[in-house]
Amino acid sequence: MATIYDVAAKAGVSAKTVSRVINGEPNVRTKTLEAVTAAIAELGYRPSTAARMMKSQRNNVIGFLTDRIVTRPETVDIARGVSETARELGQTVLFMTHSDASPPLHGPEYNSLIDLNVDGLIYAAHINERVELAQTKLACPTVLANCFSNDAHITSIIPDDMAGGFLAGQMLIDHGHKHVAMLNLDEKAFAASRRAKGFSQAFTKANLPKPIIRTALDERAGSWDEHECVPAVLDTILSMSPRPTALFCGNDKMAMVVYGLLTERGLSVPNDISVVGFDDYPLITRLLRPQLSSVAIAFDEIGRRAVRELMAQIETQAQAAVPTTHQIEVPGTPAPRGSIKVIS
Amino acid sequence: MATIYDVAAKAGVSAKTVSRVINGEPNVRTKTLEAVTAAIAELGYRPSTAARMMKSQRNNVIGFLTDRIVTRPETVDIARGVSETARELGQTVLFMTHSDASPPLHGPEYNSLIDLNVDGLIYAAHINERVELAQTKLACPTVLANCFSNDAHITSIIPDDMAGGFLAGQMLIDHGHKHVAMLNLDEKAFAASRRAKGFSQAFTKANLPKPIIRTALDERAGSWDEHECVPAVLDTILSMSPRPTALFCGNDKMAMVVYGLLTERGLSVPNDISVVGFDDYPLITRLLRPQLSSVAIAFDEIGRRAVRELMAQIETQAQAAVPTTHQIEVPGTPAPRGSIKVIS
DNA sequence: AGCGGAATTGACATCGGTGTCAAAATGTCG
DNA sequence: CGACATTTTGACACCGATGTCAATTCCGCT
Repeated sequence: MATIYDVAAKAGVSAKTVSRVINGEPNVRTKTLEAVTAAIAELGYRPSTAARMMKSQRNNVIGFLTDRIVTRPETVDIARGVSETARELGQTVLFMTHSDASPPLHGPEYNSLIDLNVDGLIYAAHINERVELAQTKLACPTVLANCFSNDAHITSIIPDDMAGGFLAGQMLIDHGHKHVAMLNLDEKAFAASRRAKGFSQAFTKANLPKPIIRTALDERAGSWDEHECVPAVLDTILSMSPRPTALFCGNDKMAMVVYGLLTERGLSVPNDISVVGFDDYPLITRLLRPQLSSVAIAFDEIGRRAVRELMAQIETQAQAAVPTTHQIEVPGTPAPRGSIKVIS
Repeated sequence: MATIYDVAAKAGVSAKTVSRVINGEPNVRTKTLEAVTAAIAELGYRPSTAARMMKSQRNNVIGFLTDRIVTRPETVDIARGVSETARELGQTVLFMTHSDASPPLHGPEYNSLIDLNVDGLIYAAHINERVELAQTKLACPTVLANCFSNDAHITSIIPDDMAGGFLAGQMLIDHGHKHVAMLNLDEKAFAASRRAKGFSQAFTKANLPKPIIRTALDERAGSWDEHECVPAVLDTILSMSPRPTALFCGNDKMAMVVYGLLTERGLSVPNDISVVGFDDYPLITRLLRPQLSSVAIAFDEIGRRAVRELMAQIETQAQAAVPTTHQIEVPGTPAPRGSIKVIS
């Protein structure tokens, strides 16, 4: 691999002058610039990042740590946003999955990243929950994505689940629904309770009766058994009189199961009952028939913001300023589709 | 950040001795070792990777480049396998998504990775297809995952779609099905044609009539419109007499759409007709009712293999030996579930 | 104690860039 | 043309680690 000295020799100038050209510094005569540029092209020269890093003390590398379950669309989308934005900002991303044996910002993976001198770190969780940080002082600037911390000093970017729930409610209200129900996930989960709260608020604000909200599935219990938990709760709700005209499901997966159950019970969506999901997993919302209405959270945007916040933090840290602390909420977008019937 | 010199000063030894301790070199007196270790701990010293890289020319870093669509479960699983195996082998992974403006192993992302002195590179595609490599000589050892190349010198790890199709057929045969049909993806796509071929072979081998195979969806045309393309082909098949007892769908997404269409047509799975998918996306296979039978491809295993092959290649390259070339096929696993009826 | 050989240790150069600062080249103007 | 300002250039040190090789220390043994 050609070095800066090879280029300098070939162009008949000093290494420093080559350095000037590479970095676009002013005060280089046009003729010199051309000679150097030609030499660079001819030798296929690329500056060594290692050597650059050594001087600048900056790596332009940020670490991205996710909890074990990267298969989740949430973390994948965050990763995509991080990856793309990092590229735009000239940063490189070091990905690492965190084994769940150790607390969020500990463990061997965390140390690997620190060892590799990342300038900063993004920790993304697959579920919007509070994470407990054991240590007070972190080894490098850190931003949390899709989770937040008890420590007020740490910036976090989270989805606005409450606003999302509100949007779901608003979608139904806009279609004329007045008497609706929600099949919620575990109420103790932060995200679930916020979605329910927002959903409820939409109706309060519209001077409509509060929706019926029931916990149908405890996702945190670890079982994916929508099929076991949902039917009983669904039947309870369906047997109410008057029967709700719409069901808001805590997430798309549950909505998908509900579709099947409704069909079994001889009810059709949306003629007999409307359904709304949450998350907007394309695999589900677009393939179900009728297509499922949902609320999309822009997880890639969460990733993008996380990178931008992190970079800002890295900059200010370099200037020894106190970083401003935030908890940024990224709003969702309603995606109304065929699963909602208009009620007049 | 403390440097090796700080540690040396504190321990009252030379920098070189500290270097010896860090790298576990022999011939360091116990007492010296203890002093140095203590100093390292006290100062919280971590060697600078930048400086190390500069000398060693080896980073223990491998690059992972995927085509733009990382949202696909395939690439995500590959990424997971890569990430985990790399960790086991003491390597770090640099992830990067490839914009599809440029050919597979070109473009700014590729160059970034090379610039960062990755020891080797894994390129993963979201669909098992041939990739055209513009340049003959690659900048570093490279392994392809879920795609292969016209260039015989490049190792690639791909799913065995033909064997997978065979397994799907075998599952049906094992359940007593003799007269079946396949709704295939675009025949021109490599993976699709292989799946169909394997499927067909299973019946030939069992001395059964060849299955009916129809192209129902051209995924490469870009449209996700299963709803537009599938119904007509499905109806053609359903109206045949005798009606096939089972349908093998080219992937799970199509199978999911087929479920809906069958319900609309008053046919129940599996009593009226059995259905098998391909890919085993948990979001689909586990949530549908009855659960969808499918064929799982161990994409994480593809990632694992890719890392191992790459490391082997990096090693042999260091010894200036000619790397052996492979095309490794990873088999699938049948996942029979409630969607297949036993025919006696 | 004195000696030889092995075990430890350190001085110094080096990797490939960039910052500093002084030297050299160029330009301007009376 | 000469004095002086300004632009352009290069010599050199340095970033933080490690390889080389020579210097030093240690050890057992006569």
